Amino acid sequence: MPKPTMDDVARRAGVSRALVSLVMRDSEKVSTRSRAAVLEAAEVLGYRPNLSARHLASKRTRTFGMVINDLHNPYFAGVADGVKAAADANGYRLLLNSAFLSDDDERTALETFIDFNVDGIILSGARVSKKVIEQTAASVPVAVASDPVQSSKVDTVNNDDYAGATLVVEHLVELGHRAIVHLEGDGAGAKDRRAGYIATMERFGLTPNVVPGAFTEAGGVDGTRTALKQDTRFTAVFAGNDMSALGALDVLDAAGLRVPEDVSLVGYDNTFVGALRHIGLTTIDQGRDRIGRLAVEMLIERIETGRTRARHVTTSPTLVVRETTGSPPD
Amino acid sequence: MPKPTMDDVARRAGVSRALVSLVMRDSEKVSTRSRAAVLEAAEVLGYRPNLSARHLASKRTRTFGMVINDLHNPYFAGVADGVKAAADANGYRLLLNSAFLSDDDERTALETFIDFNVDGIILSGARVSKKVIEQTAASVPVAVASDPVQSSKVDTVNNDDYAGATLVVEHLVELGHRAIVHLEGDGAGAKDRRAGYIATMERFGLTPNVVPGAFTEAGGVDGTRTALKQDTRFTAVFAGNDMSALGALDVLDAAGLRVPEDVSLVGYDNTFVGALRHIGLTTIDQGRDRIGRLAVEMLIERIETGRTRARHVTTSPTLVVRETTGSPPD
DNA sequence: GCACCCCATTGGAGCGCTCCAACGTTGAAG
DNA sequence: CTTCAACGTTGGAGCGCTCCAATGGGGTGC
Repeated sequence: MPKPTMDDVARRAGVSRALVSLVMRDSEKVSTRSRAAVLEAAEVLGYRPNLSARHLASKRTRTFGMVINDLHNPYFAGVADGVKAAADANGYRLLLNSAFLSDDDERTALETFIDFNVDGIILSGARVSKKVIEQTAASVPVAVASDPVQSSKVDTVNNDDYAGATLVVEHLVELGHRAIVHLEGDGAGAKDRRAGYIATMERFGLTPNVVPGAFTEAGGVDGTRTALKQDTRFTAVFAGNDMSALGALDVLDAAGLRVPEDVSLVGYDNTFVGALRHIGLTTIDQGRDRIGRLAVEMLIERIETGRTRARHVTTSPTLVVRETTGSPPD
Repeated sequence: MPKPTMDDVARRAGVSRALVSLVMRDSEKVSTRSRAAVLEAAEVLGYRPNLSARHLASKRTRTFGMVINDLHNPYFAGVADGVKAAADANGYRLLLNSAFLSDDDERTALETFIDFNVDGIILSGARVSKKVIEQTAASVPVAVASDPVQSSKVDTVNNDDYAGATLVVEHLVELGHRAIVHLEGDGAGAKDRRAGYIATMERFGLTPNVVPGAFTEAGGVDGTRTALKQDTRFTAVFAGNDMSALGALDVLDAAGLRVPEDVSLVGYDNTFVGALRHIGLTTIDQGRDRIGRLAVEMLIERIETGRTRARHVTTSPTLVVRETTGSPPD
């Protein structure tokens, strides 16, 4: 049995195809009688509008596409939750795709979305170049989440990482720490976290100590080892993100340093891993959900108002205190 | 500048629209000369075929849709990697969606895929009822990964959890354990893991001890507390999955029991969390990647051969030994 | 009772593509 | 030189829908 079409529904309801089309699009200029007849016929036949035909004729899909940088990183799942909620609230459907940690795959994902005629794209943690992003933005509105791309073509939503780093340092200083090391990250946000750390340390008259690293567990391991080899002693570690904090935890353990009795440790991102009781990491919450939500709202506003000038929004971080921070040893 | 269409390309290349269509579809019945002319014209105009129009006319999209149960669970990212690899290898594109832990959203995701005319759907960790799955399978081929749905309408790929549980018990017995508790899970796979555990325990002449729980950290906490309250002592815990193992770890810590010196601990799923050095969980790897790959291959085979009879495939688990298992105390 | 307007409803054109039957060319076979 | 098959190429029909101009059938006002 071939799928029923609009004509089938029209015939069964005793009306024209155009009328069925109006009903399917929730037009208000349809009499209650005909609407009921059409809906009934559609129900009986199990009719579902063919999206391809609809798009071909109308150019709109009421669907957003979201590209997730890395499916394995729990951070993005949180952003996706926000995107989903906002899309739902505004009557848009959502389609996802992953960059699978590859530039090529991310480009393919973007092309697929364009080919499927999505009305807008949310790019979470972009890998591709600014050029590719702008190229994409030429055919469909794009909002970039969690990546401070400076472009006049796309909207962006970012957490205020400078402020987040400030919160971390303030928390540690309040506990009595004065020797605080920062394990620098290597991706989006790393620069601002570093800058916020340095500025706040100086504000308190303390000497910043930045060690290079990466936003991975291995990066945390390397960075902490480097810090331990330095002459300067420290009583607290501010890791670039949660993953590198986990690496730091391991090295501190191995060095016989207890957390937080001997050394306090802070991460960044508030992923569920840090929240595990066995770990209990003090960290910064970026409000992932809110970031996703804002990205969608900007997209919708751009579509509905026809705005072309890019908007850049910043969200505020919050500190989540758990068991890895405490007073420094005497 | 409106998007160029096939007609524009045809005009510029000095050929007919039908010929352009053939070139775009890589037909071999086109002369090298015309092909070059068409490709050149397409390149210059920046032409991209309109998928909606293509689908409307051809009924095929060469795209698969994958529904992921829970974006937050790292297990599914692994399955997605396999799906992606197999889709790539066979020239199919991939579209993702999440069930966002809700039956309704999962249904919406399935409908969206049907509306976008995907050629097949991979359902990873289904939440919806068998009925909904079969309904979906009526309009498009469906393969279910990691969920032992018994249906004659859809293909399934599952890890042999019975065998996985057997591996766990054998490993522990080999180390010298005789009192092994199993924290039962509550989702897909739980039953088989329990059955494998019981059978293997009995094979070694040992008494099974199953404690109810759930596939979450909290489930592991509760289960372990229950086990500690029992009269029977144990020297090893076999948790239903990695998450519940993390909960168990926490309770054992709190009870002053060292892992693995006093109690050995085994998880299931080999998620990256268990792999963190700070945790080092011995666990079972289901071969997530392979599961995803097989699901896609079955889908393709079904599409290309027109097979209608469902196939059910099982993969073999492997044991991953890390630091949470060792010999029991004397 | 006539003119008018408003409303729900309709037929048709067209979105950009695929697919098919049919076409003209070419070259080998007889 | 004719015949025919093979090949590259073409126009047209049609996929299922949206959108628009046009239609007809009441009311309403005078």
